[in-house]
Amino acid sequence: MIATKYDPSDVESKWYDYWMKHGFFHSEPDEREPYTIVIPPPNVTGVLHMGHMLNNTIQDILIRRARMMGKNACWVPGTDHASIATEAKVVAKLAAEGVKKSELTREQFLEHAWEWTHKHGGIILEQLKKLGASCDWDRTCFTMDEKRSESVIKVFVDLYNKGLIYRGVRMVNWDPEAKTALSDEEVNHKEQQGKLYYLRYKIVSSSPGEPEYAVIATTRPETILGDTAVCINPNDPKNAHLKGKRVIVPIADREVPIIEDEYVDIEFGTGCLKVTPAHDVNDYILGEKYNLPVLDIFNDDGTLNHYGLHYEGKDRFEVRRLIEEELTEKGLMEKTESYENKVGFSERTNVPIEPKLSMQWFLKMEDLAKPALEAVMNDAIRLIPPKFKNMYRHWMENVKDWCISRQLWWGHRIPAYYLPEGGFVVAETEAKALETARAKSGNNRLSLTDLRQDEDCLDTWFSSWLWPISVFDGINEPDNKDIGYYYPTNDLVTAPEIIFFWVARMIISGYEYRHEPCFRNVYFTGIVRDKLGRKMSKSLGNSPDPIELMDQYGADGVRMGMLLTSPAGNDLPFDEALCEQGRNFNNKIWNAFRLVKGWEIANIPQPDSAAIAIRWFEEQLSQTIENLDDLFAKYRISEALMEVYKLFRDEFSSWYLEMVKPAYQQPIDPKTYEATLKFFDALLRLLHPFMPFITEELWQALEERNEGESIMVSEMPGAKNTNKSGHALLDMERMEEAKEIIANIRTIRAQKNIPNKERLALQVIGEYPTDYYPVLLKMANLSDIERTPEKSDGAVSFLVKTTEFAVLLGSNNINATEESAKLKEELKYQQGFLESVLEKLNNESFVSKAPEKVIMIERKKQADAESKIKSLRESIAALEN
RNA sequence: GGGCGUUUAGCUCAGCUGGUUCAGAGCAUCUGCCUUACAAGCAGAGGGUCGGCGGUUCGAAUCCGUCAACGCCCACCA
Repeated sequence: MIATKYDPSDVESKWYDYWMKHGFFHSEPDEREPYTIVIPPPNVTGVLHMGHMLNNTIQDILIRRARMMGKNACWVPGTDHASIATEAKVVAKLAAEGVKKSELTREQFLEHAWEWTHKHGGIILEQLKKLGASCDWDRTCFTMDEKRSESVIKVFVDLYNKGLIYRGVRMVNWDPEAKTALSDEEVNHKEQQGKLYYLRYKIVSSSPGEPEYAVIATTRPETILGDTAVCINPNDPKNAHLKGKRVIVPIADREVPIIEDEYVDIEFGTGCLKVTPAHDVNDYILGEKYNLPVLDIFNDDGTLNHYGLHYEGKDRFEVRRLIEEELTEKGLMEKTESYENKVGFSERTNVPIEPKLSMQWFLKMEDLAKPALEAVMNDAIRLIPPKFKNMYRHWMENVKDWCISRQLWWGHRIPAYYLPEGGFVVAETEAKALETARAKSGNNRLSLTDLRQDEDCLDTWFSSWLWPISVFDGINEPDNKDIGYYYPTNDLVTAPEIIFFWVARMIISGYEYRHEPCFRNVYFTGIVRDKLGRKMSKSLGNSPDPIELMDQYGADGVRMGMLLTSPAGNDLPFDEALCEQGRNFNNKIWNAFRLVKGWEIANIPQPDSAAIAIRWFEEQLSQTIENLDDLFAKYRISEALMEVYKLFRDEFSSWYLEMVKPAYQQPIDPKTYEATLKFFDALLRLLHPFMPFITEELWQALEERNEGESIMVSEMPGAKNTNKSGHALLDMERMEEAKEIIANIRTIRAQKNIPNKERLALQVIGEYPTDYYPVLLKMANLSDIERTPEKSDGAVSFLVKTTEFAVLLGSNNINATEESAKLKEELKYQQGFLESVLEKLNNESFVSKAPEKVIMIERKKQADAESKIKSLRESIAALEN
């Protein structure tokens, strides 16, 4: 006897191994149509979180479905070196061991980093296997493996040669913790409760005895040590007296000019702005405009340097406090106000960003962005849901140059080599660099040791943006077979948070290097949130461990749980109850299987009810398949799952199986059995992309299978090609009607406390064809169906469509008053309904303006209501007799 | 400060170009059932003036305007 509950624990690994053994995940170019997905590469040392679960489940569903639809499906997995995150982890690990990064050479540090990567790398890929991900593991890539690194360097050199990469001093977002520049996208702005300080700058010309001051409002008093001017708006009458004056910067005791520029907001603070070109983007622009000196007062770690005077070596926030005290003591602090402003934080280290001037590498984006913008606007690349198009357009139209250098070691080192006499060359290899350098300097004696390679490495996204091309080695070998076959890829599944970091840039590189879109559709998942609506995160500790969830509910159960409430682009309020629902559904499938496989087959005639059931379910199945195709075409994946769920649970289990099920310990006829197996097989295939493990387990057990057969490479059932015959439609309609009649009888049973075992007689009053009698008899446990002109006394009646049915109960079972009250209520409703219909029909403008079809419908409503009212009246009269 | 989006049952969401698939689905709730596939189940039931107001129309959840709440993205106001 098979267990009554499905146990996924052994089943899952068994079939995953089987799939691997037979190479079902592996793809090679052939004559079939390709279907390609590249995985959004997770951080190499990361572990699986709920976001990955959602994201990869969706990818797996798409890829498995495509495979079963006859496409040559290829899902390329891989990992990302995640330079800042990984370097930070390695630094922390070394620190714990008492080793400072600054004590190591670049080579030594990288050795540690690789060691760390090899130790923790790939864990996440193993976890994906547990989820059932059918990736082509033979193609696993890493953004820092040999081919990918080569691609990155090649692209850098190419873009440099095209004049798109340049080096320059710019104000960048400086992360004092990671000690590197960040791109704008890596900075998150958050509201901060802070203070607005009003500082007094003594006016130089004022008399020492009665000093006059210019009062300046700032949120960052510690930066006064870098002030090189004070700025007012030339149109500001209240500060007009300051024009042309000079002031003394407190503490620094430096004399700086008062300049005038309309940039200054007259209304803000005192209308008087301190200018610190080294530490504020706007001030920097002012500084450039008026040729102000630039005093950088910070070290790379956010402590003050020698410009900080007696604060040298102290942290910026400590200095802020100390300066407030000092200025207060000196009487130079007019007042402070509480103030809320936005402060940028590092995406990676979460420390406040310091705007800092530094030499960085940039990529010019304006021209590159053009084809990429157009592609999305004209739907050559579709964003799903399309609401993201607006966001995308806005960003692309205002795209700024991309700061691509990072002051890190873990990453692709910038292939720029500095010459001893100044200047630099950019080349793919040291040999080429030397060659170019010799040519450039005219010095043939130049050797490699004379050249100094740039210390910086590239932004991680500078490798990920090539991912769809580089995984097929399309940068190094643009004409290779793989890239020709698999590219453009089909679907990308990712989170909206990285639309600019990654998606937009991939599209850009796709057009630059392949002159084609890199994918056709981008499916954006939402954020996985907890029940309180908070984003799931490690720091909050509100995220369940995906592995534990899978142990508890089975991978199939969790996959279903993730998907049940996640339309594209919507956040997913995760609830373990959903996994439970998934697990329960697994059980349902399991038990349906137990039923079917438990039947004895005997050479007996097929009951009419079974024949009807088969005819109906065939149509029902076909119709659901059509719906599914449509839903998948629209990427409404959770709705598609719901559709199969209902098909299996409601239509198949509750209706079809109950209709064909033989009585206890009775055999089943071969025709019905065969048909049922066929349906079961089709249902398993439809379910397979969503729940790969249980469907394989049952499919293998459904019939004799040969080694090497698998549901995952079987064909997805298609809808019947026949145009809807009247016959089939009629079956659907009849069945719906029968279901309603049966439900009514069941309701009466429930209300009257009649046990299911007790057979009842049904009367049909009026028109109802006999075809579905066998179904009614079986499903409602009827002893008889009788056609009568009038229903008997002691029968409870109900209406389906316009036909009245009655269940004979015997007079003691019936409460005439109760029954007639119920009918009267129904009568009242019908009368009201009729009235509203008549009102419409009597409205001349309705009749004259509404289309014929609508009027017909209203007339039909009228007729139906009238007939219902008539029969209700008769029933009430009979009861009250 | 700009732009976008959302608001439909207790919860999560469907409802395309206005009219019987117009008030729906799943979950949750309630009521019966241990009915020999499944109590992790079965059979039923209740529940919403479609965010507010105004307009267009014979007819509005659906179109227009406006207000409100929430969310997201972008932005250099110290």
